Amino acid sequence: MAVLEDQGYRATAPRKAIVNLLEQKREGFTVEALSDELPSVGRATVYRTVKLFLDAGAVCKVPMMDGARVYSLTRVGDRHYHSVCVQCGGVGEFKAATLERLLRAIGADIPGKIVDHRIALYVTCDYCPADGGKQADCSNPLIFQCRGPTNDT
Amino acid sequence: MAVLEDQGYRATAPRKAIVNLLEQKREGFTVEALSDELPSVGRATVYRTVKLFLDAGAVCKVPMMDGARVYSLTRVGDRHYHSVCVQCGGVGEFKAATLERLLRAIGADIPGKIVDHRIALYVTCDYCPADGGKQADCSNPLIFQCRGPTNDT
DNA sequence: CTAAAACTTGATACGAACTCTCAATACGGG
DNA sequence: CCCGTATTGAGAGTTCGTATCAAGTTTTAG
Repeated sequence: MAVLEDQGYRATAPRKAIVNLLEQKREGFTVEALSDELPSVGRATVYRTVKLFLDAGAVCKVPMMDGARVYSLTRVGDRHYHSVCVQCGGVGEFKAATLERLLRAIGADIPGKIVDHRIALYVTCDYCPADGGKQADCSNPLIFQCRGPTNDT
Repeated sequence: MAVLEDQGYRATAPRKAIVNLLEQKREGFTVEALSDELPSVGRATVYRTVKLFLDAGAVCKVPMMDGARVYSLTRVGDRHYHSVCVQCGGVGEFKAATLERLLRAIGADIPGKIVDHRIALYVTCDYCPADGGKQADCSNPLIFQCRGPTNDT
């Protein structure tokens, strides 16, 4: 919410309700689903508010393996990548300096100048049943550090 | 086309027309645009045919920076990544063994088991005007090798 | 060659995910 | 308290894509 007020937006009741709901979601969600859970708030308002958060960087648009896109509250503030559990839909965030470094190096081999990049990992998280069933309330941690191959503590 | 026949699909006139058009496209395209260029072929058929190619791996679904998805003819047969020029929309393909290796290593730091991943680089290609204008027929090469940081020629 | 079976097509309906418009309402500063 | 601006909600419209289904085409068996 603060992130909106910082940009001069008002903290209205509909917005607060949306933020509230948003903060509880561990899985990626669609705006449509969000709207269904908030019958008191107009659909357009939900879309608008999520967009505000998106532009402010407080939520991310995360691609599922099948190409569908869901939204996810940003947990780590700055640049990060997403890991998505293909079973429970849990969206994790991780940072990986090694990865960024490598991408910069790859930039040298590519004709052109890299201006941005997008990376998503699809996983089966440790907390989902091995049989492929869907875990309702998965307790997979949402944030993790990745050191990469050279464990430079 | 061969890729379809190999799977027991017929080489019909509509399909041939679609393949023809497809092979000329250097930029990512939407099925809708494709369909517009083929008024003689029904929209549903264009969607169906592109889907067949998608499933066969002959075209890829490529995410644009804004989240929109376009399709692109596969040039290198197997696993590859995409670089998309944000100016001309040209879609390049590259392979990067170093990157794959690194991702496997990162897998060890992530709770869960990586089952797949998706990477896209957004670039301004060398053949687009520097002023940000749109290049109509960009001659950016479409396939390149990436060695990564250690140039192990 | 012919007829049944299988495949393919196109029109259209449908659906999800958004965006746009616009009148009505709520806020907030003066 | 009043006015201008921000915000909202209802609903229409758009884009991308799938489902349905009758009609046409091909293949294959006989």
